[in-house]
Amino acid sequence: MAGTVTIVDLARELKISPSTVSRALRDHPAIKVETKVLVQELAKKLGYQPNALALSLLYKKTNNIGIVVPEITSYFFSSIICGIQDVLDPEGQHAVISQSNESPEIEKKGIETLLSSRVDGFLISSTFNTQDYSHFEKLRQNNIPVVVFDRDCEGQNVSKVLVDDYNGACQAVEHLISQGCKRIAHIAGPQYLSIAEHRKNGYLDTLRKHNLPIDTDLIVESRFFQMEDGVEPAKRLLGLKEKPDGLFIVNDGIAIGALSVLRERNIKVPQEIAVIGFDNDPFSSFSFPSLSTIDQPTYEMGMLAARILLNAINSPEEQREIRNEILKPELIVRDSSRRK
Amino acid sequence: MAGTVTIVDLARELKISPSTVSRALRDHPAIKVETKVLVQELAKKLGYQPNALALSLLYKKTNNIGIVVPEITSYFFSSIICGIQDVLDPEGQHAVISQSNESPEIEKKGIETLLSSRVDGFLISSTFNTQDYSHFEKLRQNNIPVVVFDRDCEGQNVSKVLVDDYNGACQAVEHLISQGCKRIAHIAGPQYLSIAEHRKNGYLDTLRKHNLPIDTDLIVESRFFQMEDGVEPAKRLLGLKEKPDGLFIVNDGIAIGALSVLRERNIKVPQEIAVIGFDNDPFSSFSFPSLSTIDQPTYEMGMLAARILLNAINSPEEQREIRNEILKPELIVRDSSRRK
DNA sequence: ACATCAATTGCAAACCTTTGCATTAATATT
DNA sequence: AATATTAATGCAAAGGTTTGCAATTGATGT
Repeated sequence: MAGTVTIVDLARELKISPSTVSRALRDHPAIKVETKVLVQELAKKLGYQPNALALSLLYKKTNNIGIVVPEITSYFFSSIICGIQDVLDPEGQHAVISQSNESPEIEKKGIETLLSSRVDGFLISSTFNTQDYSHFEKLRQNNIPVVVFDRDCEGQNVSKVLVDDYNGACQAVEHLISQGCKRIAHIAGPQYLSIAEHRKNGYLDTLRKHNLPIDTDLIVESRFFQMEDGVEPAKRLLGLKEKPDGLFIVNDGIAIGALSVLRERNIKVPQEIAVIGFDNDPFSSFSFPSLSTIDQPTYEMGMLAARILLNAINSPEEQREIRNEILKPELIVRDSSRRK
Repeated sequence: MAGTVTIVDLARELKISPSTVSRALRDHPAIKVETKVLVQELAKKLGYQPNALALSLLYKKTNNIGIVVPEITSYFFSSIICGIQDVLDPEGQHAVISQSNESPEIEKKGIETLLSSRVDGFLISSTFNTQDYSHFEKLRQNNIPVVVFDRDCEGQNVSKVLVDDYNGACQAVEHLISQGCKRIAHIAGPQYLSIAEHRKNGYLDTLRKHNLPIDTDLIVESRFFQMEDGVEPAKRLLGLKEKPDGLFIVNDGIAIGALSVLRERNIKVPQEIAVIGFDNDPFSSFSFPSLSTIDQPTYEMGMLAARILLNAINSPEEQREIRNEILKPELIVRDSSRRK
């Protein structure tokens, strides 16, 4: 391991006590200037590095933060992580990342091993299958600060940083309606996942608001959130007798998959079907046609979640407040839906 | 912090010594069976969790691995990290991730803070600007195992897991030639980056091999590796009097940007210009037209690098061997280059 | 009844650092 | 010269765990 030279080594070399060395290094006023200089020079010469482990043990603080996400390969989560890291780094905190791959068991186990490795706090975005939150209970018992982001875990009394998915969906559907769409389909995400449910509700309510009929044939659920998961649902919608003229898709990945089907079948986008996604993934502006979407402030979400967590960690337990932040998404209009 | 109940608590409760508790928990043969049962039951009841910090201090081993990458938002690096984690997790090792954002200073600082937080080893993919490897020197001095992946750091005597970029480029250009291209352009990456250089060399050598002229006008360097970085180079190439009929692009991201320019100018791909990228990013099979590319075994690269590192960590210092692995990339033909 | 032995358990040091309190040495005060 | 004061340093405990060695206990053998 690194930094084999310890305070005791310095002390022995200078024939003084370790406590004096410690104080000299931390510039304690009770230490004679000459001693300080002596110690600090030797420390530099020998490349002394304080043993973070010993400090962690002493202060009961590891400066490690556990990040639990479904996956890191999507731009969505990786950019959240960027936001988190950009807050953690300057504070000398380290990001320890655990992926659940959308498996509740792996998520649970990941949290447990992070817990036993003594992280100071957790930033969690749950699996969309997670129903049982007993592992959260354990964190509360141990008084470990937790901030949940993006994916809500209902009923859990923890700080949350979420995006107003309902509102985003409303914006998306309003936009399609404004472009003249009368028969708007929706490729929805797995419905046990709250964000997917909220987006669907936004879709439904906006149709209702405009007195458009709700046709359950026009709502198709996707398996996951990858591009290939858009293919089947798109084919299903195109197989309908009465085709849709607008399509709101739960995320950009699936939308890209769906677009490929529309292209294949020579359906003109946006003339025949106007399409809008959700997430503002980088590739959405380079797809063909470029994809209208709802931008989520992922980077900001990561930063905010991290700030709230650090705040909780640095506050005495009794005065930690539960915070509940909802960020606003933003409509981005591109070629896939622009008819005018 | 978690697990407030310690071995000493158990000992006090049972009126025995901490050492006995410790041994009972680890099933030491010298401990009476009844004592073991007593201890283990109480431990379970009170939810005892060994303090990983104390163990780390004792064994000089944190079970943390430092991962240093330029960025995590690209599929390329994030899928490497997946491979790494899938090896680390079962071994009870944790991934601590540091991003350099292609800045050598941040990289250096990241390595230093990871070092002082006592990670057991490093998995590093350097910034493409990194020239000064003095921070590597420090790791060697401290006898910390390092495995470098994807991006070579020439001259450094460390284990490496790289991809045969030269070979991949040769495959790509051979393929374009086989499709009848005579005038093949190359959008290259920043040339101080070894992988970009190797890919360019593969391009050049393959042209030479087939007695095709080398025209420096046909070689344009991109700024970074993002989609938008493909726009300028593509425009430059299309501005030439004699346009290329084939285009080999240093990575898929840039290729997507370039494709958008070709589309805009109504250039038929692959008929007028056949295009091939590099990386096999997931969106490349959903772009329009779908993008031919060179697949890199990113997940495998991550796994292999992690395995080599764990191996080194678990070996006595004197018998750690330097390993040098070169993985083979694979040609994937899609619509952007398929003429026959 | 005494020595020997095995079976259990406990002590203390080690890993490294910080910090309240005690100690020492040196100076200032009367 | 004796006492009070200040400056500088050291001691020891604490944080949680492991482990070599010593100590205790009870039993066995003669």
